[in-house]
Amino acid sequence: MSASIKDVAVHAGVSVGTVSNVLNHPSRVSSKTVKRVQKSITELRFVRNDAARQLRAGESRTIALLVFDAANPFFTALARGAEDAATAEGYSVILANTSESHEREQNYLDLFEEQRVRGILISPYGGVEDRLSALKKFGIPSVLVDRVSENQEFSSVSVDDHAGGTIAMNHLLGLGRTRLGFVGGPLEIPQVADRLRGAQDALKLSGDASLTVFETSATTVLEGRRAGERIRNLPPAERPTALFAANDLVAIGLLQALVATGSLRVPEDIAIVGYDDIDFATSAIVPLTSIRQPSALMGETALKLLREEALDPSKKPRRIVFQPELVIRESA
Amino acid sequence: MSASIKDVAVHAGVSVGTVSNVLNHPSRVSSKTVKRVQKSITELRFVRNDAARQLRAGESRTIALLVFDAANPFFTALARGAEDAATAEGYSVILANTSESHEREQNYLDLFEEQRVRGILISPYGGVEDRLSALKKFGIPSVLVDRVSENQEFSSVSVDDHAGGTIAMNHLLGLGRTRLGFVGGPLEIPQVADRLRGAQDALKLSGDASLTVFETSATTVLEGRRAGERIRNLPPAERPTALFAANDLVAIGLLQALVATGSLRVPEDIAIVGYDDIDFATSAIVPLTSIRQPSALMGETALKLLREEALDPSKKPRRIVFQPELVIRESA
DNA sequence: ACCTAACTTTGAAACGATTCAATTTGGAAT
DNA sequence: ATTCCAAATTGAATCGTTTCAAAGTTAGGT
Repeated sequence: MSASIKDVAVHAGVSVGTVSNVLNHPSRVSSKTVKRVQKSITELRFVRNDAARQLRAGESRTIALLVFDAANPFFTALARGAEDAATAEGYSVILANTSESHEREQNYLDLFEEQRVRGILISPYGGVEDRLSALKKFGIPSVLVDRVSENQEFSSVSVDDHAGGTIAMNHLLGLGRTRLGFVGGPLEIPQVADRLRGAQDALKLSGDASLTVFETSATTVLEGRRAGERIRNLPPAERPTALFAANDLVAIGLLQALVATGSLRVPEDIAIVGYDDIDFATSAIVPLTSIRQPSALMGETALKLLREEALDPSKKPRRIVFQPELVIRESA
Repeated sequence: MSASIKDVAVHAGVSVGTVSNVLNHPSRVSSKTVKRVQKSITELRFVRNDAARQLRAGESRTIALLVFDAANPFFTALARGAEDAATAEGYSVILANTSESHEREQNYLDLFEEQRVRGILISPYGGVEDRLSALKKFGIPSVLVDRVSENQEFSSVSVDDHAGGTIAMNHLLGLGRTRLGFVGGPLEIPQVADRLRGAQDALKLSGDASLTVFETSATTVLEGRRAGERIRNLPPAERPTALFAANDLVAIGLLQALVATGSLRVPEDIAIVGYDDIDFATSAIVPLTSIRQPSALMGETALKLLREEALDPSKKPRRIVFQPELVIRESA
């Protein structure tokens, strides 16, 4: 169906080795021959077979990025950063979406292993370090994104979520609110747990404020809206006067349930702080106060770490932690 | 570094052919042997080498989805639909982002060709039909997404953008607005052009209304905001009283520039209709009236068409057109 | 003319799977 | 015990590259 390197060799009147050299090490070939071979390549519409190349060369030029919610603008921004950095180095990134499912996460890791990808950038959903550890022995390095390695075995690029939680909470406390709520989940997700802990620790230092946790089953707009409905229906005396959402999607869901229905005013009745500072935060129904993370930079950095690791597998893992930043708008 | 099928064969005391059969046609192998081989597979941690498999078998199980703006929630929803359908059929989808660049679009097509992907789902940015046509001859089918084929050569899944434009415009005209504006671009993007044409055609049928086009260089929040600033600075007598945005991202940008600054009221001073009905439309600063497209269903359908095409390359291309739907909220 | 060193080119081996014609095995039927 | 057939197993050939030792070519110095 398609021309092989052999066909090109015959057409150009050289050996297959020479054609391969034209493709991979043109300096080893006389310029006259290079031209002739290239002419044959275009005439026969030859396209390198990546499978064969990878089989023989033993290494692929593809990097996998596995995130648990590709619809979250935070991750698309991060992906963009990683992609740009990869392109610059001659790699290509394929993006896969776990959709908050352990099974899919495992399936994709299987696939990447079979494909012998050059490395994996992963924002883990489940406990995958054992699996990644096996992959590493197998020759496939990983870098954790938006999360640190539990056992220090992997390089990681993350944001200090504990600090982020503390900043958010201090801001709300600074507004004089004392009946506080945290909305997000599942709490097994470390990012969520850390943000909550940061919030709780901030609370301890301040006098008499209380924090109720409204756990959700996912950090999505829909789940945020559901939680918002629960909160809206609480008796006013029990209802929190300030909410810290695990991310902006949840915060937007809260806004939908609380404000769009006209039942409560934000920030007057309830102040809300989100997390991630996605593009849509500015244009939310009430512009969202949020905790900013340098998403694109994180993706870029993760890719750099992965490349280091790929070059020298014995390299000690590095842990890079960015600091989050409070962006004040109108919701709190 | 890793065990091959040969190592497994030796370990289990069978031939490589048998191991391959255990992997691909277990029914041909006695159950006793299957068990023994599987034991060896786990013990040696054997993982199939996809490159070798693909080289010999000649076909991959990967489908590529190429979109020009992966950050647009419309495309992530579409991707989700395609992914689910693919997983159900044992394929995996890799997602690549053109980032509104002709060069990247070409580069990714090159990559997919080298990788001999099973098929391509593409929402084209530039003129790529010639290229796709070559790929088809080469054995790689494509399905156009959110756009129809100019020369009927490819199957496509799209929405009637012309009708969408007409619906949007009729709604604005129905509100009694006569100084209308269209915001979006570049106009070379067929989706944008069709929506505009639909709007213009609606206008013709109505009496004395005018439509000004505010072209942008991309359909993003940022470009929408820039356009909004231009519009805000127009003398009130020239300023449109209703805007139709090429998509919701642009509409959200407009809201940022017009409302968030407090300079104008939506819909009182300017009514706005968006396009796509993304999740964030509900929770925009003014909940957005928009034209809904069945994004996930489109992805799912596109994948089905692709599979048909892959099974029978001589099949006549099918063109599936969904009808858009007006969702009225507060912005118009 | 001859030797050397540098540059080019060659072609067979290898990568790890799948395929398939050929061979072996195990039972059932005689 | 012999024959036969289906089921199970074998192993060499193959896919399209890259690699690399070996062979061939060229040009410069004597």
